[in-house]
Amino acid sequence: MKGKDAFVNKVFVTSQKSSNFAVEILKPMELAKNYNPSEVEGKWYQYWLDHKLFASKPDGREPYTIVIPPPNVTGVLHMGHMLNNTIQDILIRKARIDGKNACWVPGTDHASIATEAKVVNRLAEQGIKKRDLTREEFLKHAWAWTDEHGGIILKQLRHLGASCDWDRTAFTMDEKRSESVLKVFVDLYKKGLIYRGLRMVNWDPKAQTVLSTEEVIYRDEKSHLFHLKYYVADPENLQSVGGKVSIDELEKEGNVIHKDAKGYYAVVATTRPETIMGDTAMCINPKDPKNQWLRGHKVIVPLVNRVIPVIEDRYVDIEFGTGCLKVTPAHDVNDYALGKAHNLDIIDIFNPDGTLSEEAGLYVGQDRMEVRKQIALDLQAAGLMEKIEDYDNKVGYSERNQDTAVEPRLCKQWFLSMKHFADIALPPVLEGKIKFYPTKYVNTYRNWMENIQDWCISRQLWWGHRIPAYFLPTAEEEEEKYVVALTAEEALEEAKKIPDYENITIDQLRHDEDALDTWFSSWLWPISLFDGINNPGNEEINYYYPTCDLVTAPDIIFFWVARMIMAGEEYMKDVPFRNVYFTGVVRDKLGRKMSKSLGNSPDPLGLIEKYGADGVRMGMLLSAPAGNDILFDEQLCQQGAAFCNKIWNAFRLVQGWEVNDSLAQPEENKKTIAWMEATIKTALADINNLYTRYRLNEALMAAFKLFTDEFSGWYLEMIKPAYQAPIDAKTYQATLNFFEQLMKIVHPFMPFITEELYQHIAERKDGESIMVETLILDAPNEEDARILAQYEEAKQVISGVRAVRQSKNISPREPLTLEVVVNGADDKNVTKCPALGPIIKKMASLADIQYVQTKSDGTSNFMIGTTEYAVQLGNLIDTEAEIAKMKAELKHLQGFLVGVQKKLSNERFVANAPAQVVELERKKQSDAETKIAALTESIAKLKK
RNA sequence: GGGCGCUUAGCUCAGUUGGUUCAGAGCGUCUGCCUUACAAGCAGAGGGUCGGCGGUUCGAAUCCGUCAGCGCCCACCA
Repeated sequence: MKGKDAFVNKVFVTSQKSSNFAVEILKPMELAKNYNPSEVEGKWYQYWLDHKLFASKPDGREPYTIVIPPPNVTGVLHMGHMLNNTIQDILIRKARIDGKNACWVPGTDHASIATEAKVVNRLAEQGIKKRDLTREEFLKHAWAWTDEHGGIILKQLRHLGASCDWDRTAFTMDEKRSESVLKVFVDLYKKGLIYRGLRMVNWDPKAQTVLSTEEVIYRDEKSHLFHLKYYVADPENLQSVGGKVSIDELEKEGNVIHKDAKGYYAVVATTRPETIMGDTAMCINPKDPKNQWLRGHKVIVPLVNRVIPVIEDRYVDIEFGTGCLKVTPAHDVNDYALGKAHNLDIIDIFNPDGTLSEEAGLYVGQDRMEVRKQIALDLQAAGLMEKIEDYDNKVGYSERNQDTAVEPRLCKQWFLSMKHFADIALPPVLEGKIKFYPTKYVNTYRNWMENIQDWCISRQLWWGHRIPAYFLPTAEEEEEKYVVALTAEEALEEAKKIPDYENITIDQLRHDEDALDTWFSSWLWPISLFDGINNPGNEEINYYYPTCDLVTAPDIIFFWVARMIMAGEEYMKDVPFRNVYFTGVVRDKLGRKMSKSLGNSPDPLGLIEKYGADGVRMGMLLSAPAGNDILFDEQLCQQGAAFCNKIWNAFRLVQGWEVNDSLAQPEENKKTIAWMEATIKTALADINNLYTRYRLNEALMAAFKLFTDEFSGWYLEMIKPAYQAPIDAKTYQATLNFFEQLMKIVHPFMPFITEELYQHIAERKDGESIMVETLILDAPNEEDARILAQYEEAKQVISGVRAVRQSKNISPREPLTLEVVVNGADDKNVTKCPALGPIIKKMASLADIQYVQTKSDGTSNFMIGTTEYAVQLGNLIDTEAEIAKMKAELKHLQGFLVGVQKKLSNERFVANAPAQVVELERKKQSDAETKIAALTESIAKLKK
């Protein structure tokens, strides 16, 4: 059984057992005129799942592994995920077609801050406050929420066609991953790489947790620079400063002295007047001539009326404001450093939630942002405000709570020393063991590594991995004591070894309340997914690690990519992946970032419903050159859907042919099949090359053109039998084979339609799938190149005739006669090839091809190379127009010839350029001369 | 303030070490076709002094300098 019979049979077989499918498969002659994705996609996805076609187990094949960048467990699919996961799916499916053992591991991230915030919000809606709950009660709510909303995003990915090995689905807080995280914490602590320290950290007052420096994003903001009056506390001594000089003399020396009815004062410029309650000094630059008069004096903090010293430090920028800086050691990183250097008091005026504390003395309990507005008014009312200027500055916001300004705050946290990790993680990238696409991110990576800061890994959250540290009971003023261990029992053993704690009991140990930064679990992902931390050297980690490609967005290069490389080198002594493909940001077609507030982000599932998953995948990819931002335009999905329809209809054409086994295969079909073979081989080689360079959009475009132009536009039209005439069996079978190969080439991009048609092309057993078929072709050889060139020329002749028709308004079906002007022995012309002549006649609707020394009167002409072709038009010819057209071409050719001759008459060119290049110029010259001669002759003839 | 990248057709982008007949693709545009697979289609056409200026070279979209515009990353000027 072959050809069409196989097809008919297959469809009937399928339709009988398709009762569980949503679709009723149509009878062969009734294939719908248009492709309908919604009738096909769910069916095949279920088929793939039922037959476990996404599953991977270690075997003898080459592994190809991708670990998914785990989306937030309670997240919802957005366009960024669509792009990212489409790319991963393409790579995974391509690996399968190439015969590799492809494994794509899915999972989700617990996303501590974001998820905890969501849970807190939901509880608040129910009137429950987090602080009224115990840790256990809160976690119960959090898990309930996770179970309810978690993993929706993974289900959504199935609509896209994502071929993840779902049985491997992991969660950063599941048992194995949690165990891995704690083990790593303990290990790094024992190695001396984790420490606890009192530092100025970034505090998120809304989430009420500390953040890492990477989690703070700075935004430009229009704000104000407030100029405040700090009156001199001891004006009577002012004139004694720097010797016995008068105010006048001080001013002559360059001092800028402010005075009003209430006395002498310094002006301090600040963007944050609400922090004055924490001021413990004012600082000037010792070299600042404007402020010499303040040396050694004391000033009064406005409103607060605290007397503070004037200190001197070269840190202060003389040019900024008045050169006077207020110093608030508790609430600014630099001020903290100044405070340390000058032994200043530290007054913490904020509560953890960003309201003013008792320490502030004023505005107690009010929010810092409210206080800023109020204190400005109060200062003005009290005459303590010199002026207010507009000012652009940068304000740090929490990456997860983007409406909350981060507050610098002094507190004790856990840190990971990063120097060691930078040392092990930089070389693999610089040496190319890991390749970044695009390469520009190597610079970004290096820059960060070379200026790395220690990583604050503790978070004041409950949703996350609880830090395995246990505090020992200590006296009030005593330094804290703790042990780090996997369990309380182990901690107790450790604690008993400490002098004076031999008799400690487990109840006396206080487990650290804090959780670890989410990224402290994500950085183990490529290892922990294969249980490589808990169970080093197991079969899976040995087989799948290092993974092959990582596909992610560049904004998490530091959060995640860099740290995975660190963990990989530390725990596997090897890189976690070989290639990193950085996707761009998905923007709308106007270039704006997609966001909820702009409402410019389309609903991914809605798009899939509208255009089909294949159409959307193509739409995503068409707009996504590697590494560039994506200007997403829904219209591109339409193009994807149109391509599906094209494939569908090409198949409808082929399956509608009547096959006649006894019919001999025409010579031209045989040749055209050889051409198509060469074309596919060449295109696949090209496409494979594009894949290796991650030029996926170009690979798709190449596949698109291969199918649309070469296969549908040329090949099918060439072998297409006359209306209602049968086709010979050999040509039919070859065509089905091509179709199958083309479906395999297109499959990574468009999995659904290709599977649908693959199942129709020939009889398939239950469980067979295009997904697990391979396509490996030889590289094109010289013979292939020769036949491609031949067909290329034939296509040009056909197009030439068609162009003549178009310009003369002649119907495509009107039979015409083509003359080929041959010079004596020229019998190499394509039209003379026994196979190509008939094809050209068919494709260009020619009645005849004639070989002439001199063309007839009344023809419209064109040239391919140096050969002249003439289409007989009889009295349809417009002599004037024809002459004008040729004259224009002649003029252009003459100009071109002059250029070439100029080059060739340049001695330095002939002497210096490679022989090949000179030779080429000579050929250009002689070709141009030949063409000019032909044109001149034609024009002369027409003018007769 | 440092670092990186970009600027080629109306739009989005290719253009591998400078040289293969006056720079390519997709989309859009224009013209003609409802040709028995597809009008979500077919055929044909038009469209660019490669951001400006200067330099190196026999030869520059490609290399160098400079200016302009755009974008990204890093950084403690209140």
